Amino acid sequence: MLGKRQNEMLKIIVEEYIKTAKPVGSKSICDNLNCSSATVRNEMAYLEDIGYLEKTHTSSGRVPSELGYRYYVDNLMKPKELTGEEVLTLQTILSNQSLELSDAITKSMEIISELTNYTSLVLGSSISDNRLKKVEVVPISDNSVIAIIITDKGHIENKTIAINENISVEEIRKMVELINNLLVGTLIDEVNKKLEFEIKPIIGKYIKQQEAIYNMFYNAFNEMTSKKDNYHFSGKTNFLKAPEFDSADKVRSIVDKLEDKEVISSIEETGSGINVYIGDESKIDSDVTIIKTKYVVDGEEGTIAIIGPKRMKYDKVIGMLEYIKGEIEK
Amino acid sequence: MLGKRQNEMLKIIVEEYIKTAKPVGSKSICDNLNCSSATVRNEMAYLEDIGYLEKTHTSSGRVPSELGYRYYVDNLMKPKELTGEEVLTLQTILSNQSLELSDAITKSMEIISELTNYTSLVLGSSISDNRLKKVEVVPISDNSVIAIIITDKGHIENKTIAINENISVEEIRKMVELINNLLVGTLIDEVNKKLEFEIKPIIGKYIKQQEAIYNMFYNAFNEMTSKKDNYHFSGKTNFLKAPEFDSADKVRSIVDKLEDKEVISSIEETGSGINVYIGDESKIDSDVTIIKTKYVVDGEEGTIAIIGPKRMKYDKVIGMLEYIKGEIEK
DNA sequence: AATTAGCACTCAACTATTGACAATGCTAAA
DNA sequence: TTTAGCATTGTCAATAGTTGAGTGCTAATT
Repeated sequence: MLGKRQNEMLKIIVEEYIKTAKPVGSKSICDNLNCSSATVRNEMAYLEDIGYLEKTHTSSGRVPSELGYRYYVDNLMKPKELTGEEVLTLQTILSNQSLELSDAITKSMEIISELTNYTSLVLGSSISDNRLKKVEVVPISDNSVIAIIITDKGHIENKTIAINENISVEEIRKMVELINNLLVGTLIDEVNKKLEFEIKPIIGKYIKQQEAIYNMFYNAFNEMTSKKDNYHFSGKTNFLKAPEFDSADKVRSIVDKLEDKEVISSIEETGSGINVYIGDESKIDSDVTIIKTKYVVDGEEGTIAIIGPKRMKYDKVIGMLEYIKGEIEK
Repeated sequence: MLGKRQNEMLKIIVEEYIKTAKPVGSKSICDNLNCSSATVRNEMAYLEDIGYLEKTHTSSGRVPSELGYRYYVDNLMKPKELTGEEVLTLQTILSNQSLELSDAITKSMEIISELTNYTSLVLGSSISDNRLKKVEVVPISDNSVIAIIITDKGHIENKTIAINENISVEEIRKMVELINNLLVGTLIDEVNKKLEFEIKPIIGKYIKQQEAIYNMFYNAFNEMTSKKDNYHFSGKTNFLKAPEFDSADKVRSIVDKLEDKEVISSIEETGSGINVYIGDESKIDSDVTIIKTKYVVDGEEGTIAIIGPKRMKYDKVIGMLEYIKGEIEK
């Protein structure tokens, strides 16, 4: 544990660096601590020894290390309350009765992205642990129907599918009935396997255009369940304007990762509370921090996250996420 | 019109530059033209005079100007046929019966993005000139329904909406009936205006929870019709790996534009045929080219586009777009 | 009239070299 | 324990010199 002055000093250095992005020298902070630059240097050397600060080169000022940020977040920083104006803006969205919850969350996170100038992400939970509750089909026109899948946890996916002229609505209805009788309760991920091994062998008895109808459903399920697009970014490139992202390679590499569905779904938070992943821990880039939290509302889960530079206004962002999490969970 | 050798030369220079990204010097191409570097220099000076070539500095090799690319595309280049393998890959997608057309297009453009290493974009036409054909509502659970809008041109939009406990399905049904009686044929963009001025004043007679139901539909229409998200990118950052995108600012600025819905919807092509927008004409960046074409299939329109560096393999890309356009329009 | 060889010239790109500066670490005194 | 002082270190920006690829132009050649 650090002494009082050391705590104070680390806090000042981290916050100064967050503000200016420049290494912090001993002189610039002696006023705040009522001591000479030499004293500051001695303390700085100690903080560097124990791994909380780093130098960019032998004669440079100090920069917080990942450990330093961690200590700052865990011990020195207090989440910042939102301003009245911010609360107001968010309330108009959150209290809109006719917005579906997930839309309200997405909209609020859009606002937060604007307020902070970082990137926000809303990530619906993967539906792979959901079970099939019901399938419905709504005929739309002569050659298309909408298939709707409903899961036990309240997920609804729907997809318009084209139908081939020699398929009758009646036959589709029969297929739906079969599925609803035999596959309800199946894990979403396994529906297609069962479709293949349990339904396919027997549909010949009930349905003429077996092959076509089978394929139609198989494809529709495939698309709906493999659809990992269950996320929504806002301000995707906001934070890249920070000076640490000054090389084209770095920008490309980060943008690439944020385009990659694998990477995005790995952002899903499983722990509780608000979690901070600093630098390499973010799995995006050593200069990136992700702050995220899981929310649970009547069985429906999701992750909300803010992505920004490691040099992020932790207090502000954590404050906002706490607020949003609180609001949506009640 | 240029002479034979000048044509040949411009072609060589453009193609060489496309391959290497380095300004082309006189020496490097005299072999191809069977003449000395001095002769090449004379001709080059002429091509520069008439605006087809440029120098990056007084003693550098030549680089095609925008006009030069244009001349190349219009007069010197021949669209390249696809390889057998490429045709095969695309056919498996395009001939899949149970894929809705728009999905098939999206998938083929994904493939093309991979084959070319550029970015592909499928942009559904804006639905603002569509007219309302029918509204349907499917109850899903106790507190949600799916609203489906169908337009005269075959567009289908659907959205899950939350319902407030004191709204009965019966009342929603009445509202739908009202809409279907009074608003069919209205331009999508004007539906909400009519909803407000023609439906709202009279629903009191038929429906108890007027306010709530009205809001519910108003919001749903809003979301569905203002949804400009009717596009699909693939390989969004592919082409940014080219050496001309070497500054962080440039990369950011382009990525920003590709995130901007305004910019994207402005990519919609209105002309016929395959059109090439070189450099500044692309409206994205002076180093970017967009090649695009409109497709029309039973009244449904859309744009497919390839976005890449100005130094793009025009022959390959145009060949591919011609192929795809031909396939989907038949 | 078209082509070419030859030469002077230009500019970007690279490599040192330098001085100013902002920090540092360390020592010795307060 | 704190501080003043000083040698030391590495960055940054400016300057200068070198090289090489490429040009334009002129005069000779075909």
